[in-house]
Amino acid sequence: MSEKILLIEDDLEMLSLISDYLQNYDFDVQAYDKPKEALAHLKANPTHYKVVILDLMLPQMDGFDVCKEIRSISDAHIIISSARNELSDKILGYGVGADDYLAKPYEPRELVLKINSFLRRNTLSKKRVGDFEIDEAKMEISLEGYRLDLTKIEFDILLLLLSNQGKVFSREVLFNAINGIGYNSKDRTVDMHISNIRAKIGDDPKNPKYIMSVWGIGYKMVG
Amino acid sequence: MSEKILLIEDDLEMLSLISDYLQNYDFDVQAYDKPKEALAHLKANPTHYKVVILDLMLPQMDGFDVCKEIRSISDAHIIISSARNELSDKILGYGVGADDYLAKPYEPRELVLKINSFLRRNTLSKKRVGDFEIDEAKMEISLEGYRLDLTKIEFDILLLLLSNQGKVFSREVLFNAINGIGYNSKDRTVDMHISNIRAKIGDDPKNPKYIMSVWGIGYKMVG
DNA sequence: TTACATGTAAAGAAAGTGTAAAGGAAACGT
DNA sequence: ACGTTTCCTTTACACTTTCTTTACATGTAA
Repeated sequence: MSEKILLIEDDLEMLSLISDYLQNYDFDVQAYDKPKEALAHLKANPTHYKVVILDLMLPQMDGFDVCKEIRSISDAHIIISSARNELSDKILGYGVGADDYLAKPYEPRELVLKINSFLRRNTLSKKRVGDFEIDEAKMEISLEGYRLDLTKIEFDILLLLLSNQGKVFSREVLFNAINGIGYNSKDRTVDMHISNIRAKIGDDPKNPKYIMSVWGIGYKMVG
Repeated sequence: MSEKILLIEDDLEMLSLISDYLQNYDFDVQAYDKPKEALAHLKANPTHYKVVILDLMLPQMDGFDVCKEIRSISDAHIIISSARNELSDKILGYGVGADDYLAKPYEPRELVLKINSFLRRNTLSKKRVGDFEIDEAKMEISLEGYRLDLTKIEFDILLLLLSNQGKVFSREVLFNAINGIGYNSKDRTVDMHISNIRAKIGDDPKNPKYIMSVWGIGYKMVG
C-alpha cells in the first residue's frame, strides 16, 4: 500500500512533472493546482495525507496562508517548495507551520529523499529475511506472521544466523557471541539453544527447513 | 529547561561559531570535534539529545559511517551539515539515517529554523498514544480520561516508554535517562519505579496490558 | 565396527524479577 | 532554620524464568 501525498502547485507543467516523478517512486499522489480545492479536499480528509508538498507561488491565496490553514487542519508533514530562496521567506515558511523548505530549482530526487526520510521514521524499521521478519528495536522476530516467544539468548542466536544466511557458525563462535568467552568443546549449551529454537520455529532437526547442522562444526541458516 | 543539542564538527572555528549561535538561541549545546568521543558520549546517553548536527568532513572516521552509527544508537533528529552539495552526497546522507541535509555555506539562522521546526512538532502540547493522553507542557499523563498522579521520575519513564511504543529499553538506558549516569547492574531502582507505575496504571505484572518486562534486558511499552 | 557428533529430556544451577519494608535525600511549608 | 512530607534508593527475600549440565539414545564418517 503506497503512501498518499497531497501536491499543491499552480504551474501545471511543474505539477505533472513532480506528480509523475513521485508516482514512479510508487507514491499515491493527489495533485491540485487550486489551493482552495486542495484545502476543501483536505478538510474532508484531514488524516488522509501524511505528506503535503506546497508550492508558494499560488493564485487566489497567499501561499503562507495556505500553509497556516493546512497546519490548522492536518498534522501532515508540510514541505514548502518555492522559487524564492531568501532567508526571510524561510523564516516565514517555518513560522506558519512548514516542516521543510525546498528552494527551486531542485532535483525531484531530492524531494523523494526528503519524503522518504520523513516516512522512514513513521514506519518502524522491520527487516525481512526469508519467512522471518525482524524488528531489532522491539527485539521481536516473527515467522510467517506469528511472533516467536524467544529468550534473550535465543533471540541473539537466531538474529545472528538470520543476519548471515548460509554462513556457517561454529559452536565456539555462537557460544562466544552469547557469553563473550569461555567455550570448551564438551559444552552442549549451544546445541540446547538450537534445539529449543528449532522447536519454537517448528523445524525438524532431521530435515530442517531453516537451521541446518553442519557436521563437526556447528550450524547455519539456509540461504 | 533548554533543549540539548549534540554538535559534531571538526573545524574548530565553525564549531565555536555554530555553538555560540545556538547558545544565543537558548539551546544547550554539547560540541565535539572528534566523532569517536561524541559517539562514546552518545552511547552512554542515547536518549539525552533530540537533535544532532553532524558535519561530514571529519577526521578519524568517514562522516557517513558516523551518521549510521548515531542512528543505530539514538533516535535523535540528525541534521547533516556539509560543504558538499552534490545530489549523490544527499542520497548517501539520507540513506544512512539523516533527517535533513544542509549545504554549506548556510545562514546559522536557517539551522535554527530547522531545529525549531522539528522541536515544535515534538513538543505539541497534547498527544494521544493508545489509551494514554500526554500533555508534556503540563507534565501530565492521563489514562482513559483519568489523570495519573505521577512523580517526576515516573512521568519521565512513562513518557519515554510511550514515546517509543514497542521499543525495548534496558535498565541502564532507563536509569541514565533519569539520572544521567552511574548505573550499576545490581541497581533495582528502575524496577521499583516500574513497579510503582504499574500500580498507578493498574497493570498486572504477571499479565501486563501496557508495560512488558523483557527478561534479562528491561522493559517496553506494548505496541 | 569404532569413535566421535548430535538431539534432547530432565535435573540442577544460575540469574532475573516483583515488591514490601526501611533508610536516605530532597523538597516543602512555616 | 526547623520539622514535615514526599519521593527516591537500597535491601531482602520469595518467586519465576532461563541457562547449563548430565545422561543416554541416536546418527554419521571412515
